[in-house]
Amino acid sequence: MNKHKTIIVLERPSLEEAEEVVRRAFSERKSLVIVGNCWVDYKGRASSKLKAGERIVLIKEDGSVLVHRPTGYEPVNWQPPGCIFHTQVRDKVLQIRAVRSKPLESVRLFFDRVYLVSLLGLVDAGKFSLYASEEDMQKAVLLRPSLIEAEFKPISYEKKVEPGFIDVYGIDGNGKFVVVEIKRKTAGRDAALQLAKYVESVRNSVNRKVRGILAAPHMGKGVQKMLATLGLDFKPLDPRKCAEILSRSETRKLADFFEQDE
Amino acid sequence: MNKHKTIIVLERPSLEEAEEVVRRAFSERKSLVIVGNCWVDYKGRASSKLKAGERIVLIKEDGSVLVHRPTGYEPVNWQPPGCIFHTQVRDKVLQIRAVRSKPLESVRLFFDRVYLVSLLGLVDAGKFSLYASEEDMQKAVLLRPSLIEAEFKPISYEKKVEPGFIDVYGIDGNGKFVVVEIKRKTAGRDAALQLAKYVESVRNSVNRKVRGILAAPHMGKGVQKMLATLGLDFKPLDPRKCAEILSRSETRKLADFFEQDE
DNA sequence: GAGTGGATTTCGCAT
DNA sequence: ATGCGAAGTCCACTC
Repeated sequence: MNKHKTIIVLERPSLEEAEEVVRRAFSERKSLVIVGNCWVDYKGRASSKLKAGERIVLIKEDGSVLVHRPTGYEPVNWQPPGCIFHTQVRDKVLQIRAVRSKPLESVRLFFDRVYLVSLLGLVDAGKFSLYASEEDMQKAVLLRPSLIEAEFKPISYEKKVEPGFIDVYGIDGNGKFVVVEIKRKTAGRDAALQLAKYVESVRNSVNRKVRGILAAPHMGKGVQKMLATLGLDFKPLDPRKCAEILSRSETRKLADFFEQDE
Repeated sequence: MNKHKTIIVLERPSLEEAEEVVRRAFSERKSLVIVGNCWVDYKGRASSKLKAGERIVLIKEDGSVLVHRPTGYEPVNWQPPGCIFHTQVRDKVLQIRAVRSKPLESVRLFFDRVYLVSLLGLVDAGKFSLYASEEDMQKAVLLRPSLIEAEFKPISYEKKVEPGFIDVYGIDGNGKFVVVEIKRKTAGRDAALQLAKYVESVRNSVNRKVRGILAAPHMGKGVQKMLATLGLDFKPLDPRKCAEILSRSETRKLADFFEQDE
């Protein structure tokens, strides 16, 4: 099964040998890794020229292209999925052209030396799950205010006050205003202090009781005592649960909420 | 020279063999391509888990990491440059951990099968240039006059006056004539002086207020002061944005697009 | 299909 | 170092 996996690896192939592998990858919709000395022309939304150098090129089975230099996170040239390819060897240069429409763009690769070419029939069904970031947790709270407290009703989010932006601003079951500060991980004393500043700022501008709630997975050292001193509350908030809520929620509801608040 | 280039390619190595290559790549600061069945954990600004599947992993000499699935432009997991690596084989699993600080983030790769591992000492000094020509920028301004100013209306381009040709000539929201001088890169004092001459020339031939606008990505040293003295304006103009505008417009011709390499 | 907003955005340039 | 804006951003989702 796996020992019969379709893999071709050629080290220092001739350009013609490399071309054959490249053609086969295109016709069989397989992935491709090419390492060699190349230069690249791009025309489309903008234009670019990349002079010769040794790079790693990925061409994926969905028709995406990535030209990677030996440094940097981003590809120096690329093409998003859905490209149509054309390849040929001419004048001792292996040319690969990847064209997509909408927008009409073309990337041309020119290899005069290929160090490695590999055709790979990869199977990848592994699920990817991203846990909540702080922003995600904020959305989760807006979607399900009971995460903070029963009867809690959000009024706004990212509300501007003098010291900065309040993550979530709302009102509790007793009609008191509530300032919620969300932390994705353990909330430290700085978070408590920041919350205190927001609360103070709101108190100075409204004629009503104002509470402050720090919502985070955990409290850091000494935070509990600090909150008690400042008269603030803490609410445990599980990022995974937030992620779950977000993934389960219909995006419609979220959009509606945001629109209504704007 | 190049025939002695440092390249190691192992097809279906044992995990121990793969680990040795990986270690060597780290110690020698070389690039690395690993293809195999793997799963990935990420913790940092957010958290993620990627279940097992066959992927292509790039680890570059600057300490960046890219985990690519067989489809999609973007890496499913990654780490920007500057990582510190640690690797080991334990329980028949090759582990690679890439950690960076600021922000503190960690990506852990687990391979139970390696189809291909390659160590690559790549040399890439080829210059990359992205451009929109001055002509393109001029077309873009004609296509979208608001690039210069709201209410700006072009009347003509390459208009002949005594000192030369005016890039774009038009009229602003207040009925004043406008002379636009476009530069593809940083505009120097010479550009400002040239613009001043054009403006003066136009003033001598029309009975109306005439403004001068220098449009370029940036101003060179002392240009701002010079413009102020001459009573001219500056408008930042992004070549890339111009190129984008052009490519989105339908004025571009296919023949132009598929034009052979110069 | 076009438009809008988010991203583990990354990257570069300004302060 | 930090912060702001751009990107051939890409990508997912709404209209």
